[in-house]
Amino acid sequence: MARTAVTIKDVAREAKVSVATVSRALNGHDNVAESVRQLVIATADRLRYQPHAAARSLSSRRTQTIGVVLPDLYGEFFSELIRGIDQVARAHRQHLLVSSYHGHPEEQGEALRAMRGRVDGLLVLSPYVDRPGFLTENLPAYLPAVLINTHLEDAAYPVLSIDNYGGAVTMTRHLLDAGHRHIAFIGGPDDNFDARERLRGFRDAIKAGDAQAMELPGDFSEAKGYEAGKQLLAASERPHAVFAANDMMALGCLYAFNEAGVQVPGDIALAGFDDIPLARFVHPPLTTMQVSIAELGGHAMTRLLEGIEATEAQPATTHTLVPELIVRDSSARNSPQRKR
Amino acid sequence: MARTAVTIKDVAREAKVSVATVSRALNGHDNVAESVRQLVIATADRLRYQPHAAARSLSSRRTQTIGVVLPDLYGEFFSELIRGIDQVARAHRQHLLVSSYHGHPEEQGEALRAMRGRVDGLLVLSPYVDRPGFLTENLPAYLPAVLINTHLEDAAYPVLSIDNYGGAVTMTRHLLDAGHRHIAFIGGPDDNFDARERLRGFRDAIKAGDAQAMELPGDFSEAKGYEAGKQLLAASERPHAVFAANDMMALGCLYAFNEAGVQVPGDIALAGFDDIPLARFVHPPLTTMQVSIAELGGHAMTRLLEGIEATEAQPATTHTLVPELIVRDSSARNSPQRKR
DNA sequence: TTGTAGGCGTTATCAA
DNA sequence: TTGATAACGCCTACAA
Repeated sequence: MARTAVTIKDVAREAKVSVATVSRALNGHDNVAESVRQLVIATADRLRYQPHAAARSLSSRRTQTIGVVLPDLYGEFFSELIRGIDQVARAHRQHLLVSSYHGHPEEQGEALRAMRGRVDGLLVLSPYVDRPGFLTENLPAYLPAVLINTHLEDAAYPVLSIDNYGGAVTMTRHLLDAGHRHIAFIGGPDDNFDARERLRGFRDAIKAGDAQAMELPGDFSEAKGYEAGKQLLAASERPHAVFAANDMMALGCLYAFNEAGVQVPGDIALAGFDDIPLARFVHPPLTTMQVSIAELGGHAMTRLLEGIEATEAQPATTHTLVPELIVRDSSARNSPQRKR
Repeated sequence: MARTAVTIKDVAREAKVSVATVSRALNGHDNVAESVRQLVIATADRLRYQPHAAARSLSSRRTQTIGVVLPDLYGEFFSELIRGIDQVARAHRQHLLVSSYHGHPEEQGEALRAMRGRVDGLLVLSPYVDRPGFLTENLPAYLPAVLINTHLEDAAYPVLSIDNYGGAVTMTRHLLDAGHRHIAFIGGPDDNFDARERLRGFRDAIKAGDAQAMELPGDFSEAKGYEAGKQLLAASERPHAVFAANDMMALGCLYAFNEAGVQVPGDIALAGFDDIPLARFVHPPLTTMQVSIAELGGHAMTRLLEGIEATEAQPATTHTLVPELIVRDSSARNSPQRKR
């Protein structure tokens, strides 16, 4: 049990060939005598030789690693996203270096810069607005990158995002169609682009439907949703339905309603956005806009790998995933239909 | 926007000093004239120089990266664990290379071996039994490692785990104390060590309490819990309480009960294990054993960093976290007390 | 205080 | 088909 690792030199010495031959044999080059290849492979196996990734990267200029830079690691959205990314990464034998910057721009810039020599490409999620040029300035120019759910003024990178506006319109219409003429909206963080788009969709749909609206502030957290739920119950004029900008807040809100003995959807209808795995387990199951989060991550990864393989610069295409309305009991009109 | 990155040579040329001086200045060595240091730093900033991680790793023999090898990335357990690991990692400016092997031993071995030259240490979660010596054989001998929730016959590595046995005893006693004399247990996967320990705890507590038990197979998935729940309802002699080996199964079970109109805890009490974030949101909120998953990850990371810093081999200590009983409505006796 | 040069472990080029 | 040997980009003796 050596405290130090076996290097290519050890294998070469043991097999009585040069390191060049070992490298060639192990990397499947064809200019190696078959008998020699066999010997080298056997020797490497016996010594349990494993190439040193840093050395290999330095020489081959490939790390076989993708950097994933996220604002946070908390919650089902990110875990689903990483899972989707991982699936594609594994299929292409790529490693994943994950990094979270906790919403701090400086940390994000730092994380981005620290990727040099570690990764072959970058997957970045940066859902903030009000930072013109920040990203483009901090993204290493020599690294291919794909952005997820990110708002970019200049189309310098490929972007994958969700049709938040359209999704919010669809959901609001669904609630209107169910006969709710007074709908409350619990918003997301002010500086979050997705949240803004969802709010915009809500407003437009309300206006088009000539209904009554009520808007409460939120921050995408369950706690804030709970708070909003209590506020709603205390309001002088209780709305017929509540549309939360994401599922976590919808769940917090539901908790507040349950606690107060207010029936959903009997007394008040409820809907969210994202379709996190939990959404179908709560009681009643939550109506929501389904975003295939894992798929979103997988798509982004696939797109990035293409960009890495490509010899010349790829066009900065933008792709938008359309979320699907999933109607569950929380917004059912009369007899609740179960949909899992 | 150069397609190629700035190297230390560029900085040296620009600042009219040698690369050695640049290296020293940037790494905070004290044998550099202050004026020179200023110049170097200014030049590096201007050129947006960033050291090449692979090159630095190769010469310094440090990657500033920790490898995290998990069986899977799906679900709240893993996302919480990674979050806890990340917190400590960030505090120590370490990067995280995550890898999942999807339960396949070969892939696990491969993942472990591929870490050479990529990481300074390993955090491994390997909850399987029946693989004597597998891990110790596949873990690179030259890398410090800390195992999480892993059963090891030979104490070759530090292990951090949860007191599954004790937790199961506590929960079973809680149900017994509430007056339930006939308790069903929904088990976990056969090859999962945690699951076995929880079952063992359940059995011992039942025996000590001289109560009646019923055991159903499970696999930690919500779907299986749902199935078990339906089986329980169809049983000739319905138990007074159900203890599921983890929360996900308890939720599936709860879903089956809700669907059938069976009241929890009125008709039957229910409890789980893990205290995943969801547990408190379902209706009724779930009684469970709280395991601070993020804390578990954080502890492991801290321990690993100590091992890396240490010049000599560390003793392979074993640390066990004791889960805490969280009583919520799902097992309440009479008047339900809410606890969030 | 500074520069020169060797080494980290690979891969790749060029002769032989 | 093989073996020297020069990169790859950085760090760090050792000399100056």
